[in-house]
Amino acid sequence: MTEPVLLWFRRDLRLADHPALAAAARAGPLIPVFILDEETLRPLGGAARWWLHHALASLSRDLPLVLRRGRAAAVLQQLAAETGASAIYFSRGHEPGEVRQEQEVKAWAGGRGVGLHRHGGVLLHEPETITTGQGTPFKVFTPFSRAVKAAPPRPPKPKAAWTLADPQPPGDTLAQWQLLPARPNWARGFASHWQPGEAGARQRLADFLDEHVAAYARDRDVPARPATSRLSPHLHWGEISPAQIWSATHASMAAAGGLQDEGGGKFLSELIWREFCAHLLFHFPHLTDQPFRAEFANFPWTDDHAAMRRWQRAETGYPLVDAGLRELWITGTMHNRVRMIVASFLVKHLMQHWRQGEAWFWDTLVDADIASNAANWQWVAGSGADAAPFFRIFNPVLQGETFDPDGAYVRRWLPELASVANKHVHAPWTLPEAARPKHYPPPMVDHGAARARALATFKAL
DNA sequence: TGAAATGTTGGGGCG
DNA sequence: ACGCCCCAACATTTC
Repeated sequence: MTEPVLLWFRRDLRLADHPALAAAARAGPLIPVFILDEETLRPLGGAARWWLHHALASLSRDLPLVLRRGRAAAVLQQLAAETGASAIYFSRGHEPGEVRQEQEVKAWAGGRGVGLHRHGGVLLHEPETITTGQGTPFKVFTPFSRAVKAAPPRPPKPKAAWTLADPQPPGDTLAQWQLLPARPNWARGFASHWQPGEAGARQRLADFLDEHVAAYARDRDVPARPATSRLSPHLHWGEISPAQIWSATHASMAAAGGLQDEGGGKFLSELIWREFCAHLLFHFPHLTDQPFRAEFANFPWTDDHAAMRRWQRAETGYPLVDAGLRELWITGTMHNRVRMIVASFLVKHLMQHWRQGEAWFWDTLVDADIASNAANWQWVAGSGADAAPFFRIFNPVLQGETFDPDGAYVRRWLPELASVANKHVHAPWTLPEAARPKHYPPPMVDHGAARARALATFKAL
């Protein structure tokens, strides 16, 4: 009888195109385990916990999971002792905490005859394989993107067949982990927007490629339209692999005979942005807490709790900003263009440290991702790699008029603006006082003044 | 994957 | 017919 092997699930909660699962299944009967490790890893935000609950529930309908909680290295050591497992199979992670987990696992497994088998699949390419001519990591997106497009992608593989070990070791129940919010159940609205799990991810990709990719280049910046893929939370938890998306998108473009080339290319470019963020964080682990550009180390951020609170509660008085923050609270996501605008507003109009915004997004986004979150907040703040220059300050009114010209997006999330005419819907304070919506606040800062203050602060740096 | 200020150009009104 | 001015439209520069 072959010894069982541990299959350690991490952010790879799928069965198809799973190299570690395929290798483990060839090696012996499986003991699939998921470890809730909030000691080595950053504790999850609320929205991510909701997602994880449903993703684990979905995966365990097809493959029973042993659920354990604690420090990954200690849990795996304990499980190996309990079960006599001879090897551990897992997908490589690239966040600082995931790297630490792997170092700790390696440290005890090394001399004890337990084989460690680390596989790819989380990214399109491992961070060591995409480098500049000098062999250094890329810090600029465009040449990084060129290098990714030139590298042969790993072809996705179908689901492997496996055998389960019998018996399986005991584990927690999902309910014991209490990942779902209660009192109040602020995630009440999430279920109508999302279907966590591998099947939901596959469905989302198929819908996007069938219905939306052709118009993606044109419509992706219009937040009222359902033009984006909404795959990010599925990608974050590995319910679908970037290789699957890459391959399916190319296949779809080929089948469409050129009609989807522009949209497909833009979409793949967004997938490469995700890859870029992950590579950046891997090579520069301090991206999460230090400005990538050192000159920002002494930037005089203000620490205004009241302003932060108004921003979080969607009471800034700028409709596009408030609509985005309200969409975030209600659905656990926010349209990408609106993310840039609310982030710019927090960092530049309110002068709050980008890490405060990052923390809010971490807690409220179902797609919260350490690499994308840190890299993109730094991008907006101007302190990041290949970042937007600091003086690029979004005007929420102009952005609204350009990308939400009929106000459909702001009215969807701010019903108090329902009866405001298009001409004023992005700037209700321009209405005569008597005609202004009763339950919507005036702007908390004047755009011109806030812009001037941010520019003066930056200049003094 | 900006916005605002400043510069340039060219058509049209007008004396 | 001509010069002058205004100003929209577009381009460039600056923040």
